[in-house]
Amino acid sequence: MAKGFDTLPGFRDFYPESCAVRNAIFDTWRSVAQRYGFVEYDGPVLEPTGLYTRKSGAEIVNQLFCFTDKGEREVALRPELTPTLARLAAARQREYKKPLRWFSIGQFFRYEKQQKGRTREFYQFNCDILGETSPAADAELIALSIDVMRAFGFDETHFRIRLSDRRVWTDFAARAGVGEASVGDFLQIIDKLDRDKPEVSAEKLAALGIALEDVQAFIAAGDPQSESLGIVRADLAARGLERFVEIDLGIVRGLAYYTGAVFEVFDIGKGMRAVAGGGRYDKLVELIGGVDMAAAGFAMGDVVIGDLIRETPATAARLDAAVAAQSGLDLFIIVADETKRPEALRMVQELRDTGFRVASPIAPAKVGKQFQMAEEQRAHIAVVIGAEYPLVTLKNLPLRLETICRREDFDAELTRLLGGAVG
RNA sequence: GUGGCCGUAGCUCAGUGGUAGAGUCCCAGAUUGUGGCUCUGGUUGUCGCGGGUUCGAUCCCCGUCGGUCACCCCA
Repeated sequence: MAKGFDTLPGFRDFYPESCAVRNAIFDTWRSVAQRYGFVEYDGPVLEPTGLYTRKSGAEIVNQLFCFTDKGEREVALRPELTPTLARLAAARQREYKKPLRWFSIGQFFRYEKQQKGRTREFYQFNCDILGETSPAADAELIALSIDVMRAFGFDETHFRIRLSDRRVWTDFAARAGVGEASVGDFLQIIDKLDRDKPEVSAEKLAALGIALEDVQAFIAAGDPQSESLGIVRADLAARGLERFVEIDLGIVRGLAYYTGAVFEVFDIGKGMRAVAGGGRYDKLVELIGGVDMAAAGFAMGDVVIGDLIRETPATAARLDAAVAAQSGLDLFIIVADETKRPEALRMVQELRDTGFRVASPIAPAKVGKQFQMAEEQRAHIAVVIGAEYPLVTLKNLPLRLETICRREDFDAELTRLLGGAVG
């Protein structure tokens, strides 16, 4: 690597092996979302910087890939999809019946120092329900996230949904006499409860007139008597999914825009960062697009889920199987006699037109070498075209069984071979 | 932004104050019409970069860049 260019820090190359893994993850995301009747959308990768600073404050710029374009516009590579979604939904909200059930798979960028589970570029699966205030929408999203995990092969021994509701804490703050302006600070303290030392948390809470013991007791009680949480839990219980969910009032999520239920997906035993997270954000569409529309959603990145899949034997095997199913050849045409190459090419073309996955050596090679190629590309059947043409040889590579037939009988013979193998 | 560890062949890594090795991968042959094995042969390194100490540095020292893990943050 003396010369040339490396990938930028935190960016990844996707060679065929890892690209196949990535696509298998995408396939799972997409199929589960579609199973829930969600429709796919996407937006620009580059947006006005203001779209992101508007809701979160200017300090967010530090973690943005942003620059001034040739038209003197301040632009940023998207760090998340929700603001874009809010704009889209607001702009054409009259064209779609509510509630909207939308999902997206796209690439995002955050200028952060990379570490395990976090890169500067990543793919994210976003699912949102807009125009529905009922907690049933939150439950639907949580169920979707659970089913995505199950589709990867995880079960209740591998992960848990930690569910909370910000209103539980905003009510708590109101009862404690915390001013409107300080509620955000209060939520930040709760969010950091597990990470900060108790003395630090106690000191911060004292500034708001709250005792740490009261907060701890409230969390320990575990049953916040929240109407919306009760509905969500009952909904999930009716689906038979309650075993995946636990109430954890320590979940607040860092984002300022959440207004109600919030949840995160955590692995059990590996101690990774959250696999997915989301919640209700009923004011954001109004803020971005000027249209009052309730909304809730969650996102799952490809990095943490990818790590978790690879580090869990059952899901790793499942992923490998999915990748294998997407690759490989039906047929490999061996050109044993170069003078018959035109006949071989004709056959390759016809088989491809039929829809088979077919490859053949581009350059002349020894027959043994060609069989190796067929093997490496995991072809099911090798076809030898040689001097004896129009007699052709078909060989089932996994079974090492060889048959010979005339060219005009090839289709029938192939059907017979595939039929026997496929069942 | 802060700190720990790391940086030697495409990959995984050994190694020594006297300008470097193994395995693997890749390529070719054994095997000029039959495949995952085996055997043989072969290519590649400015030992991350810059400076310092030294007769001499891949090795010691400083800096820097990159990687990794943790903290901060996490949309």
